[in-house]
Amino acid sequence: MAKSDKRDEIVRAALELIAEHGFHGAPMAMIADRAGVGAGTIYRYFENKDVLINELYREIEERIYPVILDGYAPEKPIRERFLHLGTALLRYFIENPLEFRYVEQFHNSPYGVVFRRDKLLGKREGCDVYRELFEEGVSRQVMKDLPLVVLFALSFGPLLTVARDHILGFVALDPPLIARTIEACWDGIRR
Amino acid sequence: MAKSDKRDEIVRAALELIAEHGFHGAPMAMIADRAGVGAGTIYRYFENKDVLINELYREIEERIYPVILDGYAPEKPIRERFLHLGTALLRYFIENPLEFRYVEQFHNSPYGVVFRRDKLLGKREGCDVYRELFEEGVSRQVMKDLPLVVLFALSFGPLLTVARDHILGFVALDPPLIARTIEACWDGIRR
DNA sequence: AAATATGGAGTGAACATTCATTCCGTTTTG
DNA sequence: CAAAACGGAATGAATGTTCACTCCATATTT
Repeated sequence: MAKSDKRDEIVRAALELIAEHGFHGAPMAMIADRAGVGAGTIYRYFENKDVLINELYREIEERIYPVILDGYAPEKPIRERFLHLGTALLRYFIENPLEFRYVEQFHNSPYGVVFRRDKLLGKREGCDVYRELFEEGVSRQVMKDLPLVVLFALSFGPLLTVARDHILGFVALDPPLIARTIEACWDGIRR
Repeated sequence: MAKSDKRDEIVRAALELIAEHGFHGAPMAMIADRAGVGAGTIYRYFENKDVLINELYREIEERIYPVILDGYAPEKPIRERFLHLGTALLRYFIENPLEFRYVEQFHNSPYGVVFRRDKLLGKREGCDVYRELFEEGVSRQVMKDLPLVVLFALSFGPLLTVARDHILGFVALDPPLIARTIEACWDGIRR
């Protein structure tokens, strides 16, 4: 196995196990095992478990970005752009349940709080497309005049909840239902 | 200290520590310590940590219920009832950040998934007021004709997100902003 | 004084991490 | 060109720590 393969295997194994069993249900030994690698080998690639966890999150985020932006047209009306971004994100999560579960675990942990704080304080790149869209929506009076954080909550709150419910099998989201859900989100934030 | 006092102290200490540091950041010894009680004493009241965690959740839920239902009038229009329930819940969480953080931790853990499944399958008492309201809303064509789970997501998703953001200090929710947020949720689900 | 409750040291299991050793592809030497 | 030497990647047993839970000597209640 080539060097980079090992790293990839470790990351993949960590994603699978943590997504399924949470951070504390995925001991390093188990990750090593599933990656087909010695326990010590992980530490050749990642300083410690924390670093592995954060690195994995970063990688997932980077995978999501291009998918969401694919077909995004900044010249279209705000409503259409919102529907595009919402649908793309929800679809991505539904099609990649492991990554979704991982991201969720991450956000609902001490890692996530630090991350969130950094992001809101502008220390991070990232959800700039969303932020820009919301800022434009508010200033053009297409969206309600609410704090950005609230607009985020009204959009991502339902989206993440519904993705989880789908993945856990509590509802079966098909394309038309996805579309209607995102439109309902839009009704929540539009003027 | 009287017998029941000890139990209360244990529950209180567990709530504080778990809400702040998560399940794994709150060892039994630490809980005992903060409760001013010996480590072994906890096991006189709770069979093990799992039981303590579940019991605590149940107690929190029971505390929330009457508060939310206070002033709830089933004869009022659906919109008003929704605003009442939403506002009451959001207010409760904002005023009781420890309980909110605890509930969140709980829902985003293996405990929560089991719980959620039972609830949605109707094996639990609980969110019946919400369920009834949504069912009535749909059948009277006041709300969008979406699956219950999606309507739940559109309501509770933003609500919980915004409560977390407030508690973490990312936004300052005052009564008018709370009202506008819940109204925005309503816009999302109403026809 | 018997019965019951409590405290906290003790126990063993689980875990993240380390490090002496092995392994293997490459380079140097004869 | 074969053989020997080298270096760094990989390994997994060993280590030290943390934790949930137990147990029994002591304290409290009846």
